[in-house]
Amino acid sequence: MAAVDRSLVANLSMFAGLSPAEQDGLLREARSVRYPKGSAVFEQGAEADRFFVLLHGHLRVEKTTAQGHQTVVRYVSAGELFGVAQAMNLSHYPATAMAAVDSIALAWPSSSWARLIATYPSLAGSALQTVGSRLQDTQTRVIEISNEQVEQRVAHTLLRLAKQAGRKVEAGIEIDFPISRQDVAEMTGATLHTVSRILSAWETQGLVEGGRQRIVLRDPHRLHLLADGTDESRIRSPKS
Amino acid sequence: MAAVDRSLVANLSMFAGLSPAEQDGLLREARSVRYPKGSAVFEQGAEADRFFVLLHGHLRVEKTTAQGHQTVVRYVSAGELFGVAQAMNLSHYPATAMAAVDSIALAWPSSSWARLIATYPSLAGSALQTVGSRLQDTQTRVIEISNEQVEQRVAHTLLRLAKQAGRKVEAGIEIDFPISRQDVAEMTGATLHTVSRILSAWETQGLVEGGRQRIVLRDPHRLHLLADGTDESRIRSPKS
DNA sequence: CGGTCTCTTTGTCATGGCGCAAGGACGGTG
DNA sequence: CACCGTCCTTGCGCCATGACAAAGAGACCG
Repeated sequence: MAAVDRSLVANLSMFAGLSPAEQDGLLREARSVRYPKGSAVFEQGAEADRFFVLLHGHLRVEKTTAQGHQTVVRYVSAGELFGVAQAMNLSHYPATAMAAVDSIALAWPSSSWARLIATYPSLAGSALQTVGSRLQDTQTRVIEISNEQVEQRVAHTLLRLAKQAGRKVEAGIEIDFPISRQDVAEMTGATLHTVSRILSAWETQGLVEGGRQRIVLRDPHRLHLLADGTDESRIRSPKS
Repeated sequence: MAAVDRSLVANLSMFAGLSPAEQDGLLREARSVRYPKGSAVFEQGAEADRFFVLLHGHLRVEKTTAQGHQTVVRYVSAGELFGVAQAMNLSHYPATAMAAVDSIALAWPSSSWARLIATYPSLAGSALQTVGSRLQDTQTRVIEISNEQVEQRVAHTLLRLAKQAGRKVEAGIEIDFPISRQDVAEMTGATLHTVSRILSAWETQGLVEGGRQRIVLRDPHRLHLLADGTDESRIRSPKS
């Protein structure tokens, strides 16, 4: 059982507002687990027997429909609480979480959830806030898919990814984990082909720089204009 | 200050797991408010100073973007907790809640939230569950909009509305509040015109029965087939 | 270092549904 | 009971994007 030092987690929002002693108490019940790139932390439909905090790495959360359609629900970055299905009264995970890069997570048994929030009441608040902001994000996505062109949606999505997991490089901001055009397509509700075309066009214009499972934003400002439809280079009918 | 009898609320999920005495304690801090049809319970962007439980009626929750696009986020039915922005650490309401019919809600000051969940811990669980199921719904919507044709999405949406707020009538199941084609369009990410056309076609086939802000499902079973794409009468490429 | 797999690019074609534009109908109101 | 404000219906043309089809290009493996 890997012992986790308090200093590694003290600055995570989930541990904020807990005394060092409480942090230790919470940590004592957790197990630290390593997930190599490409492995699943949990799978859609499996019994929700644990909940997690990501210590290091990035996860892709995806959902597959009965018809076989896949959608990337979101990416989880270090520090985030995830897999809290049990807390929402779901007995099974509604999606699959895959390590996009080698990752490390802390895991608690779901069965302890009730007792833990009783002992550490701020936990409930953390969970509520996590789920709440996820709800906001998802609603934003609905609105974007409903009202925007594919190009704007891709711009919005890339900017959001850059904000969440951007790494500054000389050429601009690089998204800090491998992400394919297919992934972007699944996040925007478009097809791989359309996304590829859009990125190619942007690359020509110097807006982004691509590569195999790699995206670098070279001109975030111009992407913002595109995303908001403020770009004068195309004729749109924003309609009042 | 309207006194609310415990018997009115004892069966709501929010009050489940509380003793009668606790229920009374919680109720004592609430105010019961009447909202005539068409009035707003709260408005998007306003300070989130209260949270609510809907006692009677139906609310339409809608969000407007900076560009003026409107979207119906969902409908709230009696018994549901809503307006818990504060609990998710939002200081302002992210959407507007309008009474679709004359409605009554219980309101608590947001400032009491922290104290209330400390006193009645099951409240946090209720909120978490409410927000969680809302997240599930919204994600389902994203997936539908991404992968389905407008016709299927409208079918899914109507079936969901019927399940949530359907009233049995001789002709079938009627959605229990006024809802315009525009509303359905905003829920499905389609245009008023397309929705109108689809409903007209369905009416011809005896699937639904329309009217001004009125929708009755005459053949839920066939709608289910349509929604799942199991309908043989059209050629689709569901793709593996 | 050749083979293979996955990811990406690009071309062509078909079409769902949106934009636009009237017109009609229902229901509330003075 | 006539008027007016909403809400609903319907026709037409176009275009962004999806479907289909290949072919190129890194990356990993033995």
